[in-house]
Amino acid sequence: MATTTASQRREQARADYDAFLRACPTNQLLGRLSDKWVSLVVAALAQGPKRYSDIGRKIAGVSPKMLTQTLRTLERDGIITRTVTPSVPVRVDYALTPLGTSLAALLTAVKDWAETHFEEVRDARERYDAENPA
Amino acid sequence: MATTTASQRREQARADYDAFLRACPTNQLLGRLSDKWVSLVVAALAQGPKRYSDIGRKIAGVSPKMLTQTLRTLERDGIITRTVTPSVPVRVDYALTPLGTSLAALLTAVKDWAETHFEEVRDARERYDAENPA
DNA sequence: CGGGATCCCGATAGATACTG
DNA sequence: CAGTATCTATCGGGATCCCG
Repeated sequence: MATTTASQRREQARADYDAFLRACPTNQLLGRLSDKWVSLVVAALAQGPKRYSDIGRKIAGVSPKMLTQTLRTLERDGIITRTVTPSVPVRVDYALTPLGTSLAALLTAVKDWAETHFEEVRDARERYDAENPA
Repeated sequence: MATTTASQRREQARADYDAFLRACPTNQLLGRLSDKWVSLVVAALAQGPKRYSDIGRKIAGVSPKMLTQTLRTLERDGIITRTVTPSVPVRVDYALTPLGTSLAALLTAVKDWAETHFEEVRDARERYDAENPA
């Protein structure tokens, strides 16, 4: 009894922690931004509304599945709007909402940080790699 | 001939695109932040230097492997420092570098955005889910 | 205490093929 | 044109064991 191993305790801790993280807005947002395609789609639409295949062409390496999936979640979160024009053939336009625009601004802030400090990171890596031979 | 199928073209496109993305600082940073534990570690260390197991306790759901892995990449990128005190038993302290502190500031900006707009996102989701029955 | 090495599993990105 | 459905391969993440 009391075979409370470290992993068991950690498992319990993770359960609590996961619940906490899921409730945390910041973490949810980070999860969104982390999604490989989200930032690219937002960046593409920041230049103006686009059609489905225009986005696909702009991003150039995405499969239809991932593009649709990404667009759906962004639509659900109120980041973009989806407008269907029932012509022949069908025409679907995507555009940023005001919320999406403010997200794009945040993305720009991240971009600025990355560009500002990129050299520091690069130098740090070279130093680290030099000191730690494989 | 000219059996250039859509998937083949996309494959080529992805090769180019991947190279482009890897060279893009912004994307690299997003890749870092996207890492589930990075933001948590940075946040933990933002309150001051900590020992390995202190961080582990603070984060509470992380496995030793992921913690070490996360700390290593952050050290390599010059975000944190690792200080070994060869006492018995060994003591290892981690702390944010100036670069790490500025990253923490960026993280705060993200956090602010998330908290500011969280309700909008929540409302948008509820609306979407109501309009799109499973 | 701090961490490396190894095996394993579930999630998920992506290819392919089909539909309205 | 704008998707959807299915299947598969990959891989991050975790458990476990062991070393300095």
